[in-house]
Amino acid sequence: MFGIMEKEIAVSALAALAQETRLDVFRLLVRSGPEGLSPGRVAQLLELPPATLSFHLKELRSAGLIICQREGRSRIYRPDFEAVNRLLGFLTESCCQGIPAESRAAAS
Amino acid sequence: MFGIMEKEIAVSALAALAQETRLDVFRLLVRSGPEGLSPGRVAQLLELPPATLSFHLKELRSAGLIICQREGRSRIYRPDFEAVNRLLGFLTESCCQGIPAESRAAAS
DNA sequence: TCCATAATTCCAAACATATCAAACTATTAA
DNA sequence: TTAATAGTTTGATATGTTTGGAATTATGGA
Repeated sequence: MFGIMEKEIAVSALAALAQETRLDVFRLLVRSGPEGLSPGRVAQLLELPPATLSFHLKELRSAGLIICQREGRSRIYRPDFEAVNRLLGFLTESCCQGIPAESRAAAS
Repeated sequence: MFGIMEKEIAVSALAALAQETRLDVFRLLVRSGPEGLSPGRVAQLLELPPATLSFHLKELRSAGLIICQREGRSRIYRPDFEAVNRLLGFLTESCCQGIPAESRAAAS
């Protein structure tokens, strides 16, 4: 499953998550599960101005980490879980040689 | 083992890896294993000007991803494997709810 | 001491990102 | 239609990052 990610794609996924607001948005979407959330709801929960949120959603989307779908007058954003898994695969493969994981699986 | 990483620390680790040159440097150090490499050798292998490399090593170091040690007139940089593992733990925990891993373990 | 080597720090230019008000687009309802 | 709602795009400003030459620091020989 989950093929290995290209370095270029990994860099853009890392960059997308390497920003506090964006990481907050992404984690919120992850917590909200496959139902996803509308920008309005995200803006409300994280107290972000719409333009700012829209900018960050676009970044996450062009990094391939989230998916968007129209829903009437609104939209629904959801995490792309496979993309995160590919990123984890990339990091595990290319940044962990020597010391493998164990401990990481099934925490919290 | 490997406790869970603070969000702030995760952001700085992600940012450190979210840059192509820096990711190259880091992966090279990972490949070189626990013996590590001197900046001179890294500069040679990746064809980077010393000032540029030094800047990136400093970034990786302040993100806690690599460790430095003097060795005569030279220095040795090594990855901090536990830090990478903490990052992986953070991502697995906070960005993967709903779909767990399997496939990621022991790839390549 | 004086020179060579190894690397870092300084600095300034070039480039990229983040923020958010205001203008815009798309959809639904009256 | 017109108005209201939900989001996005535009654009200006502010802030931060990357780059690499030149100056600097630190160590080890001759």
